[in-house]
Amino acid sequence: MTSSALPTTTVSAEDFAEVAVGMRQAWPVSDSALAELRACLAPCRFRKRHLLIREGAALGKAYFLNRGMTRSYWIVDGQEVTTSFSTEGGLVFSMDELYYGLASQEYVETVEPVEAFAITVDDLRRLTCGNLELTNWMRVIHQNEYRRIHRSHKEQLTLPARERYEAFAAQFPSVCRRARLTDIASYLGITSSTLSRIRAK
Amino acid sequence: MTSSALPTTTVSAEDFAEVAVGMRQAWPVSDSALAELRACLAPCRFRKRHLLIREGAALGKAYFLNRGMTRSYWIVDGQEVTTSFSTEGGLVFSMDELYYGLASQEYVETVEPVEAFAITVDDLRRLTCGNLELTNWMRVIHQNEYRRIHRSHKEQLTLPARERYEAFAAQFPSVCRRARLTDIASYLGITSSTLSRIRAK
DNA sequence: GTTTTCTTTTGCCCTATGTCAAAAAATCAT
DNA sequence: ATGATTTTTTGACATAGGGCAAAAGAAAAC
Repeated sequence: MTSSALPTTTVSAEDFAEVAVGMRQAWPVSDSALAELRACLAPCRFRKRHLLIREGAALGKAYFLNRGMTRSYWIVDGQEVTTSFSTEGGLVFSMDELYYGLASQEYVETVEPVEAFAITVDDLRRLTCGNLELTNWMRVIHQNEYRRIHRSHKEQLTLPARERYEAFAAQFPSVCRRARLTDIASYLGITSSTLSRIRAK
Repeated sequence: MTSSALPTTTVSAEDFAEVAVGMRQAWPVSDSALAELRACLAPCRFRKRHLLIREGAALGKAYFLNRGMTRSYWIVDGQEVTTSFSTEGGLVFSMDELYYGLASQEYVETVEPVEAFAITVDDLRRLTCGNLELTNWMRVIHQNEYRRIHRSHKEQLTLPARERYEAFAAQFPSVCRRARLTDIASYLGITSSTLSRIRAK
């Protein structure tokens, strides 16, 4: 074990259990690989509207979400453009930081109070590039993200605003209830006025 | 070595050299891993407008492109929606087939005469899930695709048609010259009439 | 080289959605 | 609770880009 930073409080196997179950839905990871990962985690909490990742910075952390929701967005000439939401069981990280050693291009903020396990991107990179099981697990994470955005992009190209919203609401009912109208609108590529009118029926 | 099908004609190290160079741009793969991969390849050629992958079918092959270009698309109520182009050095495959054992949801057709190395999806899956170097290499392939579509989606949400076209032309000048106007238009989510007018300046 | 087929261009009109702004409602802080 | 702030709703108007169809041009087939 060569954990490089963080763990001040250790995460118990019990606390980690839920994360483990979630991970195994993506790829069968052995107990020993999970134990290695667990040793690198530190529990943490954040209030609503806290920035976990910010553009132009390399904060060097990633988060396994246990409770709460986050939102990733770009700022494109002053406008926030929401690109994804993550909820319980999700892994929040900046690909730029994790793989390219760059500052993030996106922001990630908590939309609700969040409970999570933090890991340094160095540890996460070491584990997910050096261990076959975890490398495969991480590949599945990327695959899933790819499929989500691929689908979303397809819908963007083929469906009118109302149907995009309906598809979103059907696929992510929980997110749809918990997120602000404004953020959902920017995720769908429409204005909040339009989404408000759509919802008004 | 447990190659499962295909190789009637073996691919020589010389013929494979170009592919190897391309692969190493994504991830440092050792000679031995590359040799294992090479043993599973079969050279092949296709005329223009040949369907390499078709919706609802599991043809069971993936292709390393040496020469020529392909186009991936969905058919959404009768309309073709182009989702990507692949050129020399690219790997063409259906994620549904490769990882989910499903029939493909997309079509991939050759846009030009194509020279490629074919591999069965079974071999590709075995190699890219079972060998740490190749698993990492494949993860980078997914990452890159993810970033492309992420960017493209962002542009879809923030730029007007003309600027999307300009960004596309700047990022993929070769594709922009080689692909039909119609296909580029559908990739950008605009009609061919609109793209024609944009080009007319 | 002619004919056929496929692709691009162009014109005209139309609608989904954007823009801007102000009022109403909800949420937050004290 | 009460006022301050943020978010959502609603209205009036503007426009980018779609739909359709015909003509022009290019490529493929014979």
